[in-house]
Amino acid sequence: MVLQRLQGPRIFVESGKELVHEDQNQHSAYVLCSGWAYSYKGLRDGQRQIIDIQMAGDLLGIRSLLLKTSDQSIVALTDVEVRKISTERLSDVFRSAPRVALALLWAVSKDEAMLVEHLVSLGKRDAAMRTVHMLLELGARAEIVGLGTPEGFSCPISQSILADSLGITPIHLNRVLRQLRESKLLVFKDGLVTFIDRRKLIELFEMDFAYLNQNTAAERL
Amino acid sequence: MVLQRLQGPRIFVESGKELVHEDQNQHSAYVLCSGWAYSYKGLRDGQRQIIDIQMAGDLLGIRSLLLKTSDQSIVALTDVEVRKISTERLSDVFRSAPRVALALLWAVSKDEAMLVEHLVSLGKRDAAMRTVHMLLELGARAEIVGLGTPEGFSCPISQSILADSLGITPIHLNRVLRQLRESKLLVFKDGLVTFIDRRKLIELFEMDFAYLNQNTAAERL
DNA sequence: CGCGCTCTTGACTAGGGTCAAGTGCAGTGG
DNA sequence: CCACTGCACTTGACCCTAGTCAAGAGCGCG
Repeated sequence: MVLQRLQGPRIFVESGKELVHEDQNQHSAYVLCSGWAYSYKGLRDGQRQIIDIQMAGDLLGIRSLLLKTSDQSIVALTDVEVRKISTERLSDVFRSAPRVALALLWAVSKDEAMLVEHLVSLGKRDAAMRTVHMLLELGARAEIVGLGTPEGFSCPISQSILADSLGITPIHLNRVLRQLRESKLLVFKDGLVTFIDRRKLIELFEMDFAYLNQNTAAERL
Repeated sequence: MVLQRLQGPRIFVESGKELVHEDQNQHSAYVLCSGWAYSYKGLRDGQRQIIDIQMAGDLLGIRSLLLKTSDQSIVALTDVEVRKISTERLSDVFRSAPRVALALLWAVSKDEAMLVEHLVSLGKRDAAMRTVHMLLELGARAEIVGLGTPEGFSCPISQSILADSLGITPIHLNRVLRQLRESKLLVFKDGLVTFIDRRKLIELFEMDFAYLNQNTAAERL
């Protein structure tokens, strides 16, 4: 834990509350200690696209740390515990602790790799592929931080939030989930994802999770 | 130009050649001095999703600089001139020149901001909106580096490449372009994009390009 | 008990994909 | 100079995935 000096005190945020709002240009980043959160971008017509979904160990808001326009909101999906990363004297820290700089750069890069994968999903995969990919990825990440097993994981996401992340309507997502359930591939019910036939899911959807590294950002830092 | 010491000699790459291939795990980044390039991810079924399109002044491959799995390819769209950024002794450089670390982090963040915008397009906008958004963004970026005016810019991209970037088929892109042409909004012909009614385009598609900063990455570094 | 969630399902519609054919070059070779 | 090939672009006809509209079910909560 190289980054101790950057971290502020624990902060608790209730489920549903916004940690960061689109318009505010106070740039703060957080380490997510427990719970789930998501970040999204709103469109003027009231729609929103969810950018990514984070769980314990992930960094929140690094993306817009250095940018003038922090145009994303971050919302707690469950009750959440975070620690603020003070960014005021980032250049001081970089000077005195170059390894922190490296770790931060690495964290941002990994974040971006996931974004790219998400982009490919939205661009080239159909609704079922996207859904399976997303759920398997979340499962793999949950497993890495000890929140899941190869058989499944607890997933506190509503269908409409998942749909907003996948770029499809909640209604269509529901249909897709039904098909997956009826084909005995996976079940998503009561906030619990169960992979019935994981092998088949992976080969059917040609998944590759090499971009998920075994280290979490928090461990690195 | 803080980053002089990181830059290698000029390299010239012909149009169509790959600078970086998906599988190679030699992680190199480049500054694009002149010409256009794009990076993409291939799927096993032969499809590809284009991640982003770069022009002079942009950084190529920073995304995967620190990652084990550099799973994207980078291809020259035109004849291209690049300078390699040596990444071997990145941590040495960070130690002796903290400002470089800051600049790199900033560059990656900006890269990611564009990715997010692209993600939103694929998730929530229809084909026409995506197309207009992409072309206006490319135009704005071209203008920043002196390659275009508010009236238009030279855009050496084939329709099929643009389509792969927008997540639609070339055929449908063609239809969309026809509509835009017939509505006297913009024309894309012979590698030249002309905005006929820029004001209308922007308001029609509710565009906001705040995330495009006036500084190019190369200038920063 | 009733309100407001999320989830579910059906019927219909439309945006965009697929298939297929054709045009207009630039390059090459006879 | 004129086929011949290949590539980027066009366009039309048809079809399917996913969106829209509408209604209902199950459930936690004041």
